[in-house]
Amino acid sequence: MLLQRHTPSLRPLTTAHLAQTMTLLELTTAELRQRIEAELSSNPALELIEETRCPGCGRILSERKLCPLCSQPKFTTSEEPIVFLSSREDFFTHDRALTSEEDNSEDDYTSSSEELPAYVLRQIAPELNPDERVIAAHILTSLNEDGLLTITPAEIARYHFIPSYKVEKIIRLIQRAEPLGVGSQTPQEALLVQLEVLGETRPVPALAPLAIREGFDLLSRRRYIELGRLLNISSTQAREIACFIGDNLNPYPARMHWGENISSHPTGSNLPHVYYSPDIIISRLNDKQDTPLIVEIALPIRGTLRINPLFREAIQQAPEGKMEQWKADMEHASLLVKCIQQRNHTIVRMMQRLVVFQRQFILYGDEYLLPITRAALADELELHEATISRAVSDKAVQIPNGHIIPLARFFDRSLHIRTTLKKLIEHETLPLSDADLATMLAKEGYPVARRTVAKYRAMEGILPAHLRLRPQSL
DNA sequence: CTATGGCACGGATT
DNA sequence: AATCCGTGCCATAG
Repeated sequence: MLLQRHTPSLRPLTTAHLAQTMTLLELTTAELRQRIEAELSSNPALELIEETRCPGCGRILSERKLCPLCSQPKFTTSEEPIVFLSSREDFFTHDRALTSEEDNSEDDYTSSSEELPAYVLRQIAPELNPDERVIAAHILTSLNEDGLLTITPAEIARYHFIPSYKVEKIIRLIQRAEPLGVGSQTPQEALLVQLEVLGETRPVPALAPLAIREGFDLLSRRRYIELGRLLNISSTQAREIACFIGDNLNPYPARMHWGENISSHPTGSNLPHVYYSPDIIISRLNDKQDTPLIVEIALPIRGTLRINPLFREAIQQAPEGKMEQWKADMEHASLLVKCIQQRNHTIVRMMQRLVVFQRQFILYGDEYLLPITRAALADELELHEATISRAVSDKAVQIPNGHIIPLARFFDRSLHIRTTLKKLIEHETLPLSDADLATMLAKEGYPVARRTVAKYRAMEGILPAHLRLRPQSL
């Protein structure tokens, strides 16, 4: 509340200003960082002044303030989240790992808006010649959100007029990059690749590949008896194989990327465990029930950006021909600085409200997510809905349990219903039909159509009732 | 006959 | 204006 009032009013001055604020808003912090670095090296009017660390905790802050955490925490109520801009290590580790490695010789295809394709490409780029990189980029941008390939190698081959074995060769390379199995066409294929790589460092069940290849649908239906028959082993052994697969492999390579399981990184992997760097980190101040939440919003760069005062003075005596240019640079720089401030301001305000509203969700999980639309939030904050949309898009948030989730999940309209549905099915004694589940959900206060239950089930990867035996296993 | 998945329509959301 | 989502209707599998 107070924060907002005291912030100097950042009124949009020109349409250019407005337009740029908009575009900056939808950038990820990492993307914005690149953008600023580029500007910094090309524009002499822009200057980066040394970082200001909080004397208390060492966090790097936007302004010469004491970090809100260290300035005498007098917070007693959970109503007030502590929101501030900071740039601690977590915000940087990720892309340092990437940028330090290879050059970034303006390959236009690496600047895709998604991080996953770029991430993978960086890993394999050294092994490819320029032509192959184009193919690889094509493949990587054709992945769905699970990290599976949505088109066939033949299509790519045809598009580039090359034999398809070349495409397949590149795909094989991609599959062996992190996340393992990415770029496969089917879940099976992904599993097989993972199995293969895993097998190089430690023993794996000999029959596992066969189980995946031949008995994949039995596997996913948990039909262990039939699976056992197929493989000529007992159902117990079949179950063991299934467990191994479930514990160590992931049919949707990209999903691991979004947090969920921090525990299951393959042993011996020297790759960073944080795949997507968060734009925002939410943590709790203490372990008490009513602990205030701490929201740290990533600054795109360390230190503070400003117009170089020397440049400002020098402009008076600019050489004849340069005057125009210098003035333009000044304009440009100050615009950028203002826009970044505005971007931060918007995100701060948004998170401030959002964290209060979704507190239960942040602390206790999916089940407590309250449905809210971007439009409603925009209304409360007196911002345009498009603004919120942009601010939300592509951002990642780290929540107190360590998972990194897309900010968009805060606006998921049905997550809470889906999780209660999952619970219902987990606790069921005998398989319930979709219709049954629909009535049960209605009793819980979620009136949804039978057809919708089916869809939620599918989203959660739960099988239909008649394929669901329910003895044990986790 | 019942339980599900597919297709497609309309309204909400972005 | 484009997209997403819940739902109803219908075909199909069990």
